Amino acid sequence: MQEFKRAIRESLAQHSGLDSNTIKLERPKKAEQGDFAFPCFQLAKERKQPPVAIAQELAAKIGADLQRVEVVATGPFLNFRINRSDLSASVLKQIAGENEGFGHSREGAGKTMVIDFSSPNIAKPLHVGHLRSTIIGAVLKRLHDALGYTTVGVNHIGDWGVQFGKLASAVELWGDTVDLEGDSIRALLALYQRFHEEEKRDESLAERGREAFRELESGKDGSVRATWRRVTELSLRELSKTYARLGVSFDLIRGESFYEDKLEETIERIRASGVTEESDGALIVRLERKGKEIAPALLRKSDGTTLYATRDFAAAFHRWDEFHFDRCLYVVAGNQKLHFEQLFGVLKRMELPWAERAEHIYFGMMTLSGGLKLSTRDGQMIFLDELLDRAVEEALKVIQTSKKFADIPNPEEVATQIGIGAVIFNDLKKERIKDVQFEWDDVLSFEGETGPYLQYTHARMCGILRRAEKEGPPADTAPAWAQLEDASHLILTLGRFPDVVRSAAKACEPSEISQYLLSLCRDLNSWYGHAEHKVLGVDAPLSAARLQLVNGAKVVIANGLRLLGVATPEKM
RNA sequence: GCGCCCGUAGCUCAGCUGGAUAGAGCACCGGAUUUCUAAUCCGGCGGUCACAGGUUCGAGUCCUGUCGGGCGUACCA
Repeated sequence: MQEFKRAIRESLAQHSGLDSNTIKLERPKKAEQGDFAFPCFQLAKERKQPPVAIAQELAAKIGADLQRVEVVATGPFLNFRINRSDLSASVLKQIAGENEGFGHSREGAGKTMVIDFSSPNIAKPLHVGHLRSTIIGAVLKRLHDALGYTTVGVNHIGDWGVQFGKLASAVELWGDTVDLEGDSIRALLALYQRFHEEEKRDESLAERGREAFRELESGKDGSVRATWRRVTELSLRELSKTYARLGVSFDLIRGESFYEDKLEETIERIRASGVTEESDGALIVRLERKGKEIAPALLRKSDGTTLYATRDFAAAFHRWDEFHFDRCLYVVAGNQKLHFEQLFGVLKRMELPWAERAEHIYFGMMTLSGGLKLSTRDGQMIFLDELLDRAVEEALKVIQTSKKFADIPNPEEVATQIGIGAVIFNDLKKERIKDVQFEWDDVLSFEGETGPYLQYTHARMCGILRRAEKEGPPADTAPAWAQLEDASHLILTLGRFPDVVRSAAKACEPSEISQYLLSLCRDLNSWYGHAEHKVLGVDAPLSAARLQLVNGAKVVIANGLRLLGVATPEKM
């Protein structure tokens, strides 16, 4: 399909005087209008001629150039329609040839993307709020992998700070009262909460916590460090189970603690650039936005200790030194915008050439229905594992009540794919900056605009292809490409997939893929729902052509879902 | 107070770097299954694109202001 677009652009450029690279071919609102459109208003202004006249003039000239494309002037618009047979053959042959690779490219070859995502705290359970960074980050990584980038997925674990002194103390005090080895995270959470409770009554506990963290920071390899190490290991073990369920993996799991011995040099590096100053005893960097001063970045507190931001600076420098990235994405909620503005603001004030390469990819907040915030503190929490369990359970119920239950050899496995797919897709459906309200009904709904809807459509295509092996036309039947005219809108959509992948990656917007897949499946189901569009049991060349369409759709849905991290069962 | 983000159908959302008659899902009502999977499809209902100005040949999309909601506002992470 690209070859037709290129030809249209070149001819258009030649006859209009525009640069072929800047010509934007739009998609007409209505399919009947054509495959691509070019509005002539801009040209009309430059040439001081009516757009309708320009459209007519160009239509005649371009029409003479292009044999396989019909060019029609509709008012001020120039509409292009690729010859149906050529369109079908071009798109569907390409998909069949490239298969899993359709949508992939090498355009990012040689470029490195560092993607920081998920980044939970040790010793706290993942709740539904953590889903967003994890899921979105994982999609961004897969998207860039598909485009040939070298990607480095980093999990910047929160494993440092006074709270870990408290936790270590709690483990030392009451560790034997809970099941640390078995249900680690829940046990740690209970200990942490107990510490908070008792701290209110017993002031010595707070001091004990601070003292423990001081020992930790001192680097002394004593009992506190041993406890901290144990807590870290237990937590990571639990976390990795949840990541495995979500199909998410990292290239680098590196806690904040990793930067502990690099904080002094980090502060020195910033101080040496001359941007720092003392204020109320603290070391800060003043920053402004559009000429107005904003909250400064803090490098060191007035008591001499460092803070979270200091470790983020250390991480940024270290990442640059290690990877020399082309882009470094921080997939973190939007409520941290100021923090990243400060982080990047300092890099810019230091005039580091790579400062512009770091980006905060932010997303909306997750709230519970009724506007309640998710937080460990007030107990408003839905554990991620529980959510996944429940989604799988619900999926299993649907499978068991279905008529085709008997045809599914592995219902538990399929229920897992569907339940978890539903949860993931639900998180990727909307534009990422929008806030999401958590509703059980929405997450567990398997009808309408959902992951299972896409999976189901995919499974049906698989079903046809399976059956075609037995009942279909002979393998060497030449497809009657010209007879796919009633599906040309669908074919055009399939041909657009590589553009969608590229655009979603560029904008770091997974919802471009999800929305594309929804609209593709809607069109596909609609086409397929017509009795006259039978794939099998029709004239062999027509059947062969429709099978190519079914295969193309199956491949694109599968490739799209794979990018999103949603499984693609062949039967459901 | 100040800053950032959001505001499209009863609800949840699409609407491509401004372009042709603003589209889906849910809910509600009515249809389709001896059929290549009904987790589907078809039809109906439903809109002053928050409001007011402005820029433009053209604004849901850009600018300004107002209202409403969310988030954030240096020694937490």
